[in-house]
Amino acid sequence: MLKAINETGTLRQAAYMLGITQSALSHRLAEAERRLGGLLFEREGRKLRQTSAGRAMTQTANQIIPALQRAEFDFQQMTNNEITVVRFGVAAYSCYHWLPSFLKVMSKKEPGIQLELVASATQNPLQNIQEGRVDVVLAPGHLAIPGIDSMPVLQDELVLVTHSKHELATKPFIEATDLEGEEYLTYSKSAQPGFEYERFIRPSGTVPHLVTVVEVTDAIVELIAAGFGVSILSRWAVQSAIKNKSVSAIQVGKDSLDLDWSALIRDSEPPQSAARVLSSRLAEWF
Amino acid sequence: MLKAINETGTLRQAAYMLGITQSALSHRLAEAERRLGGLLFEREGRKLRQTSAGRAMTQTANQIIPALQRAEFDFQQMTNNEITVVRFGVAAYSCYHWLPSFLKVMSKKEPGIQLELVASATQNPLQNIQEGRVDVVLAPGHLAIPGIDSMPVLQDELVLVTHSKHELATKPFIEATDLEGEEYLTYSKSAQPGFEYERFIRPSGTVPHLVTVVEVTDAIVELIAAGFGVSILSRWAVQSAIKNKSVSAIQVGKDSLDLDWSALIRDSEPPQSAARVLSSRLAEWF
DNA sequence: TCAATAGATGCATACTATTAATCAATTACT
DNA sequence: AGTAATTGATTAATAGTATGCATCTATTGA
Repeated sequence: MLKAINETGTLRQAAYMLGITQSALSHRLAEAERRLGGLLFEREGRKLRQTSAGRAMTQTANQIIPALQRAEFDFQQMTNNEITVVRFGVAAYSCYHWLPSFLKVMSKKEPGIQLELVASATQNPLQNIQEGRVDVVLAPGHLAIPGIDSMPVLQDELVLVTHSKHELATKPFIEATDLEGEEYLTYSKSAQPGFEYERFIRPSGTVPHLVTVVEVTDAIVELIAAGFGVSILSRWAVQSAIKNKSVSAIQVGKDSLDLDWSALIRDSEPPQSAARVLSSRLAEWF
Repeated sequence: MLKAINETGTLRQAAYMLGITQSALSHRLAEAERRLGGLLFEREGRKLRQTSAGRAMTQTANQIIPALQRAEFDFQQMTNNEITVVRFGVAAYSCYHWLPSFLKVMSKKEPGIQLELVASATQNPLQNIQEGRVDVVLAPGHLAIPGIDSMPVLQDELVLVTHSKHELATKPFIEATDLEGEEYLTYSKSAQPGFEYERFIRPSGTVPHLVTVVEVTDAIVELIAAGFGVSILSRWAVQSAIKNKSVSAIQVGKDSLDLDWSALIRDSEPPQSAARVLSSRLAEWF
């Protein structure tokens, strides 16, 4: 309405442009000015001239209307082409270096599924799932939780990650006592079920002399590659760093420590939902 | 509506939050989904769960509604506090180094007037004024144009601007022939009434050996200060560069060339309009 | 199994938007 | 200067839409 009046200069022509009568447009303008509590146009004789407040409102309208049109168009695209957005997170680890490769695979095999990363799922995976803020979480362990389905994705092992020239790098495996005197990097001090602290460090009674929390798991790997500290991480999280020999991975304990990862989804998800499809694809990919 | 339903989880509570009945909200949601041609929420038993398309629409709504609220608030501020936006330009010269000082003065003396710079006024000042895209233009000359009022702002003179160590800098005044062999910088090749080309260079029959167009007048001054070329500009445009001795200004012609500047405004502007106030303030300031 | 609660639906009514007819003021034309 | 054309504004009638009431069916919790 504002744009039409401004462009045509008269209510008559603007009304014609909008497909209504001049009288209807006059009523609309008057009602809009009543609701806003001020004039959008000053009346000069028979001419309408925008007030500066009216001009600002028109500028806002010129931004908002296209945004609404895009939103409607996108809505129709998503609905008609069955594009589903699945919100995804990784529990415990802020570890995403693998995501571009995985997204590439997803783009080819499941073009109707888009992923949206939810970083807060790292700290509060179960709560985020239950409260509907995230649809799929890649999490360690194979937990039996009411209301949540757990689909196996990967059987992995926990490994000690060191600099490639670290003295521990040559050992076939490490004991907990080997960590004494080491600077130990961890992504979280709060011990979680299935993880290295509960299963390996704590039972030995030994304590690394310095524990540093680095929340971004990928950053831990980079620090180690640079010679700062060691950490125990799931092998899949450091696979590419191992391959390009920037770090070494040493078995933890004589018998090694295995760690399974699964995809957590709400059990109310329909059988063929995008969340379940994503979980299957994760299992395939790892 | 989308946010309320999402936050509360039930139509009943969302309706309560919105101040309508559950039935009204159910109708609203159904009508919105009918208009959009798809579902905003999937129905799972008695539960409503956002579709991914519905979630995207909610995100857009969460951006747009605050923007609308700000626009309404700003409208009320502008209307009730009588803040008027005046669109302003400078004809011929892209020359704005003086604006921050001027804006500071305006902010103190006329807090109800805001300036908005319209750069396109430089090239097409009269058309921009007549077509209502700019309210005030500072322009050379004192033109009698139908529909446009011309208020005197400044009596100035055209000066030759050179590097401070340029050989012409010691002369009391220059003749047109002095420009032979010089690289001449101009902001526009299209000769305009009142300007140096029509009044000084063309009548002499001489031509600078090289003419370069540099559209930004402030840039011309900087080039000259760096030793590249000369130009003839209105003194006010180089006043500060003269003061800090980065350029020299030499009188043009034995009798000098005066150039008046005026503020052009539509003659339909009311007597005490913000545009006329701005024009008065310009005259005071220069 | 039953009661409570959810969303959906049909219908009546309140409310709002539009149009027709007309008015007063302005502007263009003769 | 007078007149015709055009403008925006206004009143009243009517068409269209939004809301609430009553009730329904389905689901879920006790």
